[in-house]
Order: sequence, then structure tokens, then C-alpha cells
Amino acid sequence: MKIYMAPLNEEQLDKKKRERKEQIMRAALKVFADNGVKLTKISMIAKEAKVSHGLVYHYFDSKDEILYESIEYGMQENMVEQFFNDLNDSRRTPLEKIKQFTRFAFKESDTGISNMVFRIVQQLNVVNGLPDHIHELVENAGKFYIEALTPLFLDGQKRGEIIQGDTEELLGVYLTVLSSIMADDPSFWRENLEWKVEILLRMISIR
Amino acid sequence: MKIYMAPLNEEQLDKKKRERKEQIMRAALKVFADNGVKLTKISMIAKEAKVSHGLVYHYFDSKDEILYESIEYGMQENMVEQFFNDLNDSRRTPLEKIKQFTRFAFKESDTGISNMVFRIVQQLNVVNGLPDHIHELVENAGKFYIEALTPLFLDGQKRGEIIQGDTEELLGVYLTVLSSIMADDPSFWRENLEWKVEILLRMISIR
Amino acid sequence: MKIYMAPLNEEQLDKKKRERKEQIMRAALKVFADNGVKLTKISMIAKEAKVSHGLVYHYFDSKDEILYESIEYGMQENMVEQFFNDLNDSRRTPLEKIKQFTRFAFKESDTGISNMVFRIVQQLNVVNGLPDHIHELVENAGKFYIEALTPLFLDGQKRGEIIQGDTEELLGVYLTVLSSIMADDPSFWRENLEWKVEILLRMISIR
Amino acid sequence: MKIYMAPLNEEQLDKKKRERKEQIMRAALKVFADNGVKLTKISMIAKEAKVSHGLVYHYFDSKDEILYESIEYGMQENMVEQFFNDLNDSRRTPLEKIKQFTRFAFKESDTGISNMVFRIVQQLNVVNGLPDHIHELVENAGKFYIEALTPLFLDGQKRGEIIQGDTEELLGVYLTVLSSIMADDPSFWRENLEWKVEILLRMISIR
DNA sequence: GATGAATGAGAATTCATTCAT
DNA sequence: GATGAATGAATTCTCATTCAT
Repeated sequence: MKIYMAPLNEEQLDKKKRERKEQIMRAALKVFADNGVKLTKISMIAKEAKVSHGLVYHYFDSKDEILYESIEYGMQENMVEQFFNDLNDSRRTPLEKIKQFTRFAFKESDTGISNMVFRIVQQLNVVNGLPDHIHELVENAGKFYIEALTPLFLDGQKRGEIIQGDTEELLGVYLTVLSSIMADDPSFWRENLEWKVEILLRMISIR
Repeated sequence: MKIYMAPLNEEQLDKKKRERKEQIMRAALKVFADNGVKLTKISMIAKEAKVSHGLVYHYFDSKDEILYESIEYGMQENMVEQFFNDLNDSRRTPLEKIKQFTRFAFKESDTGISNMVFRIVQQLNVVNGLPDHIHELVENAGKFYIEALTPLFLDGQKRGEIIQGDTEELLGVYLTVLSSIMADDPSFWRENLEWKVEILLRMISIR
Repeated sequence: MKIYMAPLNEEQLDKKKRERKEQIMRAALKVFADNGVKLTKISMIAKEAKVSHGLVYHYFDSKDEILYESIEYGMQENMVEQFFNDLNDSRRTPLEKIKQFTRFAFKESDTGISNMVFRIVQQLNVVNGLPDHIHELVENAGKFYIEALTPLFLDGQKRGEIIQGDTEELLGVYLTVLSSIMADDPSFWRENLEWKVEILLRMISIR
Repeated sequence: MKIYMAPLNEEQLDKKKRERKEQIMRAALKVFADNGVKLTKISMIAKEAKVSHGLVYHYFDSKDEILYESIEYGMQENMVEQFFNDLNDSRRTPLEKIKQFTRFAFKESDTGISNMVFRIVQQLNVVNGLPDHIHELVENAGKFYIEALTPLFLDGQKRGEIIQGDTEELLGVYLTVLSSIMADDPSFWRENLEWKVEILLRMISIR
């Protein structure tokens, strides 16, 4: 299920090439997420991907393009959509599902690109002067999370699990908190994760 | 009241000079807080202070020293301590006091240096590779907030206003959330501030 | 007499600064003229001007801006207009005046920026992908020469000194030849100049 | 007829291989002639030759070698000598022959490598810092044209078709003009070619 | 042979820092 | 003290050249 953007993996990219690009994009996502886009140097991406900086430019035209394609790739490849689908199938309550999402946001995994995209996208939401196409991509990716979570919040409010109030605004606060704290120090949050997730959920849950 | 660091030998600085330095340090705090330390350029500080960048170097030896002295100055001069003192005098409940602190953390004020220091310090808490003396200063400043807030949390827990659990860890989560979200986009939080503060407090409060 | 562009020397540029800029622009004109714009490296300009490359960027934002301002400066400062004015005052025949212009085109002088501009402008006339504002400037500068010489050619044709035929096209050929040969190796043309100028003039003159 | 340089040991190159090399050299000559040697990128040659850039390096060791061998090839293969032979056989007057040569210099043809070599060689005549062996080759190639044209000029002077004066110098001027203007914008000269050739010839002809 | 992946030296540009006035 | 001129190290990006497949 590809949602917002043209498919990346054109058939003409043979497997090898695609894997190389993905290797670089995964490295880029990690470094962008950890250091912020502006502070990320090409050399850091190259180092993380264990290739020369020249090779990065063999596959991408510019830093902006690395960013763009990496986010695109992250949205395609990652399991976010799958995750939400699974979530919606399950018989958990809305609040349980939001907890599940919160957990997932912090989860680190090498293939688990998903939350890196989330972090990058949230960082970029605040930045001015982005090239238009990137801005649009970021906006779309942001909307994706909002659209996926809004029904859960609405349902939770109807069932009395979640506090009343403007749903959109409430979700906005929750997402902003999530993305901000992930940006800062993900490792902090992974310690004692369950308990911290409970604390965060208290912001919106009725007890 | 100087807390953690060597005195600024201000006696030998004549008034004029001290005022100049302060003008620059106030500008630096603002720009550091808004843009992050690494992304702050000397020219931005100079512009904010309405002086030439050359003059900045007349008073400070390096960017690191600007940072160091500015934090130091912010801790000295600012009203944080006064604030906490007032808070402790008052007859509010601990939770009320924490709410007051939370409000304060977001408040913008040109003279109000206090929360800029808080923001900078929290940003730096996460950064690697800081010069030792800065790292130490940041750590001390961080501790200051912890030490000031711990009694409030303890008291709140005793009174049953605040949820049980490891106090230190609970405070840690709360401070981390606060500092992270301030780093990202202070203006977002200033809209509809009271309501957002309520939401944040729900993390720790018992209702 | 400023013709095509806004004045450069705003009063607020103090003398020192203006002189420095001019020093760099003169160097740039020389290097651009000798090596072509694309092959000119900032370091070459810096070296010719005997300054660091950093200083070049203190005065100019980019290579394109150096080019733009240098041409602008060359058109302002140089003696081209004065030259044409003098020429038109004089009692020479049109052909004599064209000979005078031809001589002038080859003349080298350190202050004599004029023919460097001529060369650069003619080089750029052929290049694609120039930024718009530069393209416009180049076009205007090119037109200047055409407009200044057209009356001489017309008059010469009327008087029977210059061969008949489409004046514009004839002038086009003459200017193209002049600029091309100056681009290649000015020093060659300076040897035995008078004789070579005679040869060139034979293209258009009736004997 | 090979003139200036060591044989290309073509006997041991099988036909296929030689054809491949020639394909690349023809492409190189075209691209060098159109863009100048320094501004020509290997990728441009590869693209023109419709091969990968890797293959270019399979047949040549370096850009310099491509240049060297291509000029060499152009001098060998092309029809210049044949052309001059034909010219000398014919019963035209010397001036007619020079006109013929001038026309030829501008003529574009995909197989017609001859004038590309002429252009490249003339461009390089002016460049400093060429590797020695290339410099020598360029010099020899230049001499070839001079040697071929000198008799025509001498004869023309004797017959009173061409103006008097130092023959060598007169030829030098004529060749310099030709090569310079070809370097700049060949397409300009192809429009209305005959008329422009007439104009150029006026430089040396007696009417 | 043929491709294009991979490397690294070099060029434009930014910015902390020093220095002359 | 105050300005901004001047420098050079670091960063993004280009391209000749080498190498694995």
C-alpha cells in the first residue's frame, strides 16, 4: 500500500542498485532523525552507510534529494501503514491502540525506519524555508499520522476513555509531545518504556 | 546569589563594560534558545544585540565562552531562584506550584532570561562532545531545577495530589517532556497555554 | 553617464571599501576575460587581486554576483562611453573612427577595463543557461556597442567608405570577429597592431 | 598517410576494437571542438559515443590520452590532406583555393572530422600548461596547415590576387582569425556562409 | 569487452576567529 | 572601545579515474 507518492522502486533499478540506495537512505534516516536535518553532514550519512561521500552523490543529486527520497522511502517501506491496519483490525479499545502506537513510536530497530520518519517529519514541520516539494511531502506525511489517529481519538472520546475537548487540538498536543521527546533523546524513553508510556497516556486518558 | 560557578569578577568590570556584556549575553541566550547552540551563528547574536560581531569577540574569546558565560549569567541574574523562593513562600498546593512553573517555562519575555536558560540547558543535556567545563555547567544547572522541584513532587505525592512512584524518575520524565517540547516550537505552546498546561499536568496529577 | 544599470557607488560605501571591491572586480574582469567565465575559479580571482578567497566572499555573495557586478562596474567605470563621445566629436571619417575603436579594443591597460568587458560580454553572448539578470545585463552591454557603432557604419556606407549590404549583419560580423580574436590571444594582436588593424578593416572598407 | 606521429599499431588491433576506438575518438573530437577541452567531461564523450564512461577508460588511459589520440586520429584519418591534394590539383586560382579552404573550415559534418581537429588545435594553441607530448602534437598539427597554405598565399601574392607583405605573418593573421571565430560560435558562421566567407577573404584579397 | 559502482581530489561557499584601523 | 576587513578550516557538490562484476 503506497499512499502519498510515486513508487520508488521502478523495475529498472536492479536489485543491487536498489539495495545500495536503501542502505544509504536508511543511514540517512537514522542520521537525520538523530541530528536534525540541518546539522546532518553528508559525511555523516556516508559514514553511517559505510560508503564514500562520492557514492552518496552517485545515487542522489543533493542533500535535499536524499532527504526527500528517504522520507518517501520511509513512508513506503516502513510498517506504519501495516501497523495501523493491524491495529484497526484488532479488538483493542481505542486507548489500547493509542498506547500501542506510542510504544511503537519509541521502538528502535534497524529495519524499523518508521519512527525515524515520524521524528524527521515532526522536526521539519517547524522549519521554514524548506524547498516546496519537501514541504509538501512533510505535510502529507504529517497528515497521514493525523488521519490515522483521529478516528481512534474520536472513538475514545465517545466511549469515555479519552478526555473531552477539541479532538484535533488534543491529538495535536499529543503528537507534538511525542515527536519532540523522540527528537531529543530516544534512548531515555526506551528505559522503563512501559511505565513512561503510561505516564504519557495519562495526558489524554480518563481514569 | 551565585550558585554553581566561580564569580564573574564583576567588581573590576566597570559598569559600562558589564552592561555591554550583559547586552550581548541576553541576546545570546535568546538566539541560542531559539535556534539551538550549533545552529546559532555569531552574526545572529551580534545582530540581536545590535553590535558588530567584532565587538562580541572583544568581550568573549569564543563561541563556547559566550555560551558558558551566558548560561552562568542566566543562572545568576535570572529570576529562577527568586521565582522558586516566591513559589515556596506561597500558600499554593504543590501541584499549583508545579503548574506555575510549567506556565513559566513557556512564557516568553525579553528580559525574562530564565526559561531561555532552561531551554538551552535541556537542549545541551542531550548533546555529546561538549567541552568539559560547559558540560559540567549544564549538569549543574540541570540539577538546580531538579533540586528545586523535587520537594514539590515529594510533597505532592505525600498529599495524594501526584501519582505515586519513583519521585526522581517521575520528575525526570516531566522535565524531559517540558524541555523537549520547548525546544521544538515554543510558539505552538503559547497558543491556548492554560489548556495545554492542564493537559501536561495530567501526566502526574491524580484526579 | 551611466547607461544601463543602477549606480554602484552608493555614498554609503566608504572610499576604502569601494576601492577594495574595485580591486577585486578589476581582477575578476581580467581573469574572466582571459580564461572564460566557467573556467575561472574564485581562487584565481583572489590570487589576481592578492586577497584571500574568503575576502572575495566578504564583498560578493557568489561567483555569479562577482560576474554581474564586475560587468556593471566595467560598463560604468570604463572609458567606453567617453571614448565614443570623443570619437563622435572628432572630425575623422567614419572609417577612421572604426579603426580607432578597433585599436582600442586591443589596447591593454590595467585601468583599461573596457575591452575586458567587451570580451566577456561577447563570450557570454554565446553561452546558454545564464541566470536571467546576467543574461539581460550581457544583452544590454552588447547592444550598447551595436548602437554606438551602427551610425558609423551607416555613415560610412553612405559616404562610400564601407561596403554595401545589410548594415546590421555587416556590423555583426565585424564585432564577432573582433570579440573572438580578442578572446583567444590578445597578445598576438598587440604585436604589430597597426598593420593587423589595417588587415581587419579591409573586411569592410572599400579601397 | 600518417604525418607527425608514431603509428597506432593498428595491425594488432582487431577490426572490432579499432572501430570502437574510432567511434569514441570521433565523439571526442566533436565534443572537444564544441565545448573546449577543459570543459569537456568524460561523460559527455561517452554519451556522444553512446557507450558507458567505463568503456572509454577501457580504451584510453586518461582524458589527455583521449585528446592526444583523437587529434592524431583526426590528422590521420581525415580528409585534410586529401583535400589539399585535390585543391592543388585543381585549376582554381590560389584565392579560389583559399576560399574553398575557408568554406571547408566552417562546414559541419558528422564524419567530417577535419575541421574539428582544426578547431581543437587552434584552441589549444593558446592554452598554457599542456602536457609536453600534446603541446608538440598541437604545434605540429598547426604547422601542417601553415605548410599547406603557405604556397597558396605565395602564389596569390605573386599573381597579385593577394596583398603584399610578410607572407607568414599574413597567413598567421588569417588562420588566427579563422580559428578564433570558429571557436566561438560555429553556427553563426554557417548562416549566410558564402557572404561571410567573402567578407573574410577581403582581408587578404586585392580587388 | 562492457557496465556502472566506488573513490577521492578539488571547487564554491559558509562562518568562527583574528587583526588593523 | 568598536567596527568590519581578512583569513582559513570545514562543508556541499563535481568529476576524473579505478575496480568489481
